[in-house]
Amino acid sequence: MTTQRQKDTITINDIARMAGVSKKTVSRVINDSPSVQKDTRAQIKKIIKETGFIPNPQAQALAFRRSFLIGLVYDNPSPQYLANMQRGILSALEGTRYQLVLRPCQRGDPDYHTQILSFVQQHNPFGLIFVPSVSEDVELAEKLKALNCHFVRIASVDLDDPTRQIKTADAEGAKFAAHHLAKLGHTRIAHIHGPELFMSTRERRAGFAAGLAEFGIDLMPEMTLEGAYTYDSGVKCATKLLLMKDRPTAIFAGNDEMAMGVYFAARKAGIHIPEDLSVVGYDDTPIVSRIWPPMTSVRSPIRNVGADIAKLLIASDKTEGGGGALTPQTITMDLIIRESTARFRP
Amino acid sequence: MTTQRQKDTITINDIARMAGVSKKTVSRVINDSPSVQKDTRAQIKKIIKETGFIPNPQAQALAFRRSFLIGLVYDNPSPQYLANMQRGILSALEGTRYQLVLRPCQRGDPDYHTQILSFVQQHNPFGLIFVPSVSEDVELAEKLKALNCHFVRIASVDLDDPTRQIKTADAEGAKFAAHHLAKLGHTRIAHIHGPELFMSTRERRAGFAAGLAEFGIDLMPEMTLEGAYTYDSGVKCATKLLLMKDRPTAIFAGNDEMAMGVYFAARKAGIHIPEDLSVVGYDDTPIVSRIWPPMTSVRSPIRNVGADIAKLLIASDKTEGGGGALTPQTITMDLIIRESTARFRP
DNA sequence: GCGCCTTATGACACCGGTTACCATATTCCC
DNA sequence: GGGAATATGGTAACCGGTGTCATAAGGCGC
Repeated sequence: MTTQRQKDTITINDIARMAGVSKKTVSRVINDSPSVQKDTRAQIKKIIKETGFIPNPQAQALAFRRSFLIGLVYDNPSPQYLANMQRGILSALEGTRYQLVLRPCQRGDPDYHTQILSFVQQHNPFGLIFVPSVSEDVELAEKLKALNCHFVRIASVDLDDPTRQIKTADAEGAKFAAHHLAKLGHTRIAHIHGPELFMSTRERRAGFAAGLAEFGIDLMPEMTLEGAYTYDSGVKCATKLLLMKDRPTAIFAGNDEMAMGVYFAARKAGIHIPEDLSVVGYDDTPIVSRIWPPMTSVRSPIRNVGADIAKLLIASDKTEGGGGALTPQTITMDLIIRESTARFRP
Repeated sequence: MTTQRQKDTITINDIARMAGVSKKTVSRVINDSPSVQKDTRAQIKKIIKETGFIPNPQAQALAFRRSFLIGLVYDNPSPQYLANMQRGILSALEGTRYQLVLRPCQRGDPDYHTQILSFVQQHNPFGLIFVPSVSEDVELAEKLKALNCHFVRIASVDLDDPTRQIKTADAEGAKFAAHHLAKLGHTRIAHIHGPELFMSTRERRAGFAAGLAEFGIDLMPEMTLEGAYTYDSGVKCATKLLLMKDRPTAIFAGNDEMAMGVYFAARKAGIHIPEDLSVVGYDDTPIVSRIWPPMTSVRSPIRNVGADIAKLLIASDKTEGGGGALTPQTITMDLIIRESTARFRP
């Protein structure tokens, strides 16, 4: 008849008993409160380390009224983008006590605000990470502020609080693409961009137009078509462009998905890439280097952005709203030149 | 001097007061305990509905010693696979109180067991979902059982507890591929498979060999190469195969990534698909329909599997270990025939 | 009408931490 | 040396739910 008490988890009381102090003192040590004698603190820290004690997250969540969850809020990104983003964030979260939970949403769904807000109210996450295009929703941001919820955002433009965001230099990346095509001698250049709603769309288009303008080239309206950042929309827009009498000799797509659509449309129309048509994508997802011909694309280092944004969020933990030496960051783009672009031959 | 008490969240005490009962009774209603009078229960339910009260997950987690987190444990799947799996799971979790948290791991890392186990011990997730190849780790499963942790698995073979897994008919899918190639008249057929360690690898290879055997065709050892389920390994193996004196006229790759590698190697070698070489992939990731020529591939309905596996896990909630009418499930595969396979021409 | 079993309900301790407040020991100063 | 300021640690209440057990009320057989 042994007392079969499963002493599986070690609690703060155990630590207190071992150190010969009250649990409150242990709590003070855990939370770095002042007013604990130096050697007492050292002693307790030693015991904590030896026993491998970790405070119960649920209990802390209850008492603190905030959990160790970090919500990743995303709208409808490409699988590649999402996977890279997650990897980046997770790498930054490794070794911390934070957990990444997924919060997909449908921007446009009338109660998607409610869904996110109720997640926050119910689960009291430590913070949220917003990726484009939900990151651009100013109204939602305001509501979250009212709830006193930490959040950070990735966006291509400056939002209200630049210390709580990472800016991706989308315009700059598009400008690189423009320069590259202009230098190759192209002048009839088309652009398939994403939905007008997205700021990144407007940034990329503006950057592209500006880049062409530097070479005295106009981005003509009839050569500027709106897609939906999807493969099918890419096919559709490209088909339209390639059927024109004076069809473009180069197409810059707002993302790789649509650029893949351009490949397909060109193939169907019997137009060869890059001999008859140069194509540039955006994002440099792994797939574009595996197709034929390997595609020239603007690389946005998504994974690094993910790691950085997570670090930014975590950093607001210690300072607790104080916002220490956090400087606004901008992520630069590269143009990865492969074999889908070639010199213009009349 | 108003009492500025932020009465932002509504608690079980509020409900109890409104209903004129003790909070314990409310708790009983929430948890569907028996022994609550019918009209009392109805009354309380009505109040709960009206107020929109939702029990605090952290408090419940503390009292129940288990949270509402579901951990998705994965090794190193392709972005496509991961994204589809997540979507499937999330669709099943929508409307429930469960949250999906990501638990990537490195199978092979010496302390990856420890990492997962300590996650379980610290965060007391409701359960875990394992996808291949971690799902095949029998030792880990045993350790989790010792911890009394719910988990479900996706695997291509029967594991110890068939009611806690979804079986993907990998062998069957490979057999379809074999039949298709055999019917097209191919006889010199090669197979690039994944690492020997993975059960899915062995299943697919065995299924493929069996399928060929039905047509009196041998899968020859020198035509059976081991890749790593990566693009680069696909390129490498395919290059080797295509340089053979009697090179194969058809290649079945163990997944789409490697099949993409076959495309590249063929292109480099000046071999045309499908005229000179037929190629079949596995997974039917979206990308294979977007390349040229669109690839024939075995479709595994990953998203549905994700939804099903999540439902399976949630189902073990009510029954609380009892395991009611849960029947083992098998997911069947389809062969999606596109333009990368053609009749053998001598 | 009595005892017994079943059902419905509430009081209270508890999950594992936290904060608010108070009690003591130490130090400092005049 | 006495009194106040300060540093430190303890106690109790609390975060928002749950488990255990006791008790009150109702149904049934005798």
